[in-house]
Amino acid sequence: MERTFQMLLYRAFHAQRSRLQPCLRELGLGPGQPKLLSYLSTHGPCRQRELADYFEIDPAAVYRMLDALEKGGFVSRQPEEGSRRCDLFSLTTLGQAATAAWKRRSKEVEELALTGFSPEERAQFSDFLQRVSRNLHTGEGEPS
Amino acid sequence: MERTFQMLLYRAFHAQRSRLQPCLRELGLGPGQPKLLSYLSTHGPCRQRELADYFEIDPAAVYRMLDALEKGGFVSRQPEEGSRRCDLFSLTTLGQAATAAWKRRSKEVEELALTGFSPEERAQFSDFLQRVSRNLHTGEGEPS
DNA sequence: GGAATATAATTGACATATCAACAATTGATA
DNA sequence: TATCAATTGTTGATATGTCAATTATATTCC
Repeated sequence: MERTFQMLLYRAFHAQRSRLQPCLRELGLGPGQPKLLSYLSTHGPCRQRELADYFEIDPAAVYRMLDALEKGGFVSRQPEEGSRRCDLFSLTTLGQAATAAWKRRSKEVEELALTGFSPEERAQFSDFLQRVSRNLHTGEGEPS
Repeated sequence: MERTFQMLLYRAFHAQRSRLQPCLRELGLGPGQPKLLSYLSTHGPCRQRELADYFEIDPAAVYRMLDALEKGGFVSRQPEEGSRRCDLFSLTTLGQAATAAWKRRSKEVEELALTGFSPEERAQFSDFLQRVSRNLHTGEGEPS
């Protein structure tokens, strides 16, 4: 089982996650929260649903993370015009700072991960990963 | 943030995970359990510690998963010769069957994921993933 | 041998993912 | 318009990962 593609992907992902773990504590963030902050930083105020759709995670998970982020002062919610059931979430100043710090650190870890990769290899690697994601999404039914 | 290497890796990993999810329910397994079964199927009886080291996960997680697997009848524990604090875990017949089914399905999903990849591309992709894991492990200290 | 140290397993608390069920609001249709 | 259906958010249960602390056993050193 050691060399299956599944296992290799798991190992790379897991190694990267472990690398970024210390940064989470420094920033006072949970492991799943940075991606929400990053999204909010580039896509402006949005609903919970939008985040759940974009990251393909359960709305319940988004709900709890946003709740924690709001308690921590990283995001704020404001009522949405013409909707009484949805709020819009945005980054606070603290949230923006945390996002910036996170992105900085992510870049460092990315550089470490890709040490020794030529620009062509990096491009090809990105292409591979995107093709895999596409393949897994497009074959919507059972895998033959 | 969409095109960072971190995000691409996350997406590919997440997509694969989601693809394999239905199989978990059919088999009555939790999401982290198949890897333990696979390891046991090829490396024979072993301690909890060995599993935790191999997969680089917390021993506490291994403990709970093995506990669940034992309750489910997938693994059995037997006392180890000359050690009163460690038990050895092995696959039961049910565990072997579940492992075989899991591996079959994993292979299908792997093929789906790598649809359109030439043999050379597959080899290169594996190489990339392994280099990333190595890079992230060898730079043990802070990333520069 | 006995004390200090190290190792393995266990347990508790928390975060985040899953699914299921429910509530409230919005939209669509008869 | 009034009812039914769909959407959004919320909450509970469970699994698995994190870290911290504890217990029991092995090992090392004096």
